[in-house]
Amino acid sequence: MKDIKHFLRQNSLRPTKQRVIIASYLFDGVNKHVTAETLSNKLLKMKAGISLATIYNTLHDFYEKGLLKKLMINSDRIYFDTNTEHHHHFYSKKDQKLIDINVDMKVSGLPKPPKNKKINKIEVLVHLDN
Amino acid sequence: MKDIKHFLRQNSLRPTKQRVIIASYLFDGVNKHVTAETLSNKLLKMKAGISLATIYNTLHDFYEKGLLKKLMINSDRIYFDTNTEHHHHFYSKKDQKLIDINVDMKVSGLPKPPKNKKINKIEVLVHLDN
DNA sequence: CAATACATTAGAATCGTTCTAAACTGATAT
DNA sequence: ATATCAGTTTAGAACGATTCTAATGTATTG
Repeated sequence: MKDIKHFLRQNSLRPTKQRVIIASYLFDGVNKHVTAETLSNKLLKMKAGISLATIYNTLHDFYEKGLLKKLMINSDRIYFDTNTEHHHHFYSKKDQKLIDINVDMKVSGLPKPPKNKKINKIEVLVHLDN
Repeated sequence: MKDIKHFLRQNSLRPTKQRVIIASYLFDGVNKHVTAETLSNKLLKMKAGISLATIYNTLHDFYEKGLLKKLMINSDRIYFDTNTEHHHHFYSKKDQKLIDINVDMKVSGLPKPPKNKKINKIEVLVHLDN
């Protein structure tokens, strides 16, 4: 509790009631993949009614501070990942579920990037049966 | 022209005026990445005013028949790819541009998929500087 | 060439997300 | 403590991509 406030302050984020609740859920030590909607539902279950606008604001604030990663998985909605380390994912479209791949993977045979462009990062998405 | 109508019929698609125009643009031999909006703009420039609803319908019809691939690149809009072979991409967020990677790449070090799941396909997205 | 099943269309509806502007609250200085 | 003020929350409006609706049009079949 004290440490979450401290954690937010360390990241130049005022520890408001709402941000403390959201941060303590997101950063409880278990990596998560959330959308605004799934987070809102989870918070409702925890009896913390936080407006959708605040949820969007907070996810973006955390993202801006590098506390969350944005995932481009699906054109329907934006996914945020609490694991900001470079890593890859399994994705099950059927279950709309993401699973972290935390082992080291290598991609070989990569061609040269186009002129004047540098490779920033390589993202591997492993699609599971439908 | 004759062959495009034939091509559409072969794919159980009635060769309407609009579908012929869109197909002859999309499948002219040069692979393309389009969104409903970029396709609409291109068609307007070609003086072919086709309603947005038809563009969406047609893209989805072509997708259903396996003539287009859907790319999950970005949560803002849906990208369709005329290259339906298994391949990978460079992506420049800054330019909002995709570039095909047609060489063979290998991903090594992949962990086992979760129980009862099979790997369907592996997609590699190479992000270019910002 | 009539019948009909399928397509196209404008505009309305939908849905995720962002914006607005008014009310609120944490930090700071007094 | 308290007033001040910048930063935050919120409901609801607005937005933009996409889908739906239902009326009109057209390719196919007999």
